[in-house]
Amino acid sequence: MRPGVAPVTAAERSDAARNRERLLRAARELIEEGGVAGLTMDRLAEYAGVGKGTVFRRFGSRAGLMVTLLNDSETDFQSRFMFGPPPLGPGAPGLERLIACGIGRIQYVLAFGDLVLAAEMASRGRFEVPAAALWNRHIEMLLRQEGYAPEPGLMAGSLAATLDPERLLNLVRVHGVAPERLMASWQDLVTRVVRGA
Amino acid sequence: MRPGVAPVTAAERSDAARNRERLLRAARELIEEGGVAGLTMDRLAEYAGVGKGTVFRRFGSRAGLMVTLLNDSETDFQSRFMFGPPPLGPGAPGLERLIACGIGRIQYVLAFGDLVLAAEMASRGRFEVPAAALWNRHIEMLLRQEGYAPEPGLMAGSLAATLDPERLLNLVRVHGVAPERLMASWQDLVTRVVRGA
DNA sequence: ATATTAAACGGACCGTGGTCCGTTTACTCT
DNA sequence: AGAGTAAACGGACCACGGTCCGTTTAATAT
Repeated sequence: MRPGVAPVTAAERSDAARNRERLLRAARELIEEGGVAGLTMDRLAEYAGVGKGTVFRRFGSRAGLMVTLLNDSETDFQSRFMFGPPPLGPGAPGLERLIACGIGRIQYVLAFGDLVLAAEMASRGRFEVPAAALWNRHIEMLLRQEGYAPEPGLMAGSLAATLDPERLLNLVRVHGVAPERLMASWQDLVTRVVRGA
Repeated sequence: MRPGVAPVTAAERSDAARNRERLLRAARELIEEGGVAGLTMDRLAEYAGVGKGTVFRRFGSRAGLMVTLLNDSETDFQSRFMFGPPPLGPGAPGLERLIACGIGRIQYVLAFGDLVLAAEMASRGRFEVPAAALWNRHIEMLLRQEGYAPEPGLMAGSLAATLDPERLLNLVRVHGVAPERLMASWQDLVTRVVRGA
């Protein structure tokens, strides 16, 4: 290896970079005109003028592609509740942050709907996805901060399960439940869980 | 229509009945030797000596087949908490029944694992399945009985989401969490939700 | 017994996500 | 510039769940 900036990972080959660009562009266009359900891996490959193998080499799976597509908004969302202003970010009491981050999550899920859904069914269950793990840890941390003692990890998981995208979308889209009611119910839930100890 | 016992639905044709029998038997055998994952619709059809179309005519989908396979135990489970002895059945206070039925559900899910999982992904989401609806109603009823006022329907859904089979199985099988801890966490959750009002 | 008919049947067919492997191509080293 | 190499490429291929539709068959009416 010659002197200079040592790349953390091997530099991406130029053709690979070009194709990744093309694929993401193509994916967004296909979704725009046919919805997430209309995006199949075959179509994407053809539309982007690329072999099917290339698509899977890049993203691993359909879910992986969806994760990549969501990456920007996901990162943005995460940094909002980790470094942003209260009540979402640090500075507010735990309970308030808990309430705020549930509400934020509900808004996020409703905004990106099917994309989140499709991204969730990644390989090996939807629980090993890094974003989900981070989310759990965050809730756990807030629970601890509020003095919740018995098994904060498990309770965090339970609370997170409550915000399962498929459930939220089903309630809103199929049963016509207003998002505000979901947020109120979340607030009630976490308040009761945290209250007194 | 000639006199006699009027069949509620048109009587099942003899060949249909025979094939249903054969298919269920074959399905159980295939699962026994290859697990739920090893049961594909093609294999089932071939193994039962029946056309593929017949399989789908009977059960509608793979999930439908799983539901049928679970039917007995499911019915049994349901009648236990609807008509059985306390604390699961009627007669005990709402909170105790809530705790007991969560524990029962956890045991049920852990016992039938992949079968429940496969049965869940029925058409149009896993929330319209009759069994799920009944389950929600039951929890809602118990919440009401304990005097939980704000949106018992939504809260019941949240609590039910907490017992999502995929989550439970993931915790136990991948992370090695002991079932007792899950039950304790459930007990803590519902107790806090119901407590005071 | 025979005719009629609605239901059940079977398996070819389709679209999907995902894999495999022989071929091509962008970099690097001399 | 030329050779060598690891990576990227592409598309044929696979298994799966699910559909379609021409054919067979069990039940009934005559």
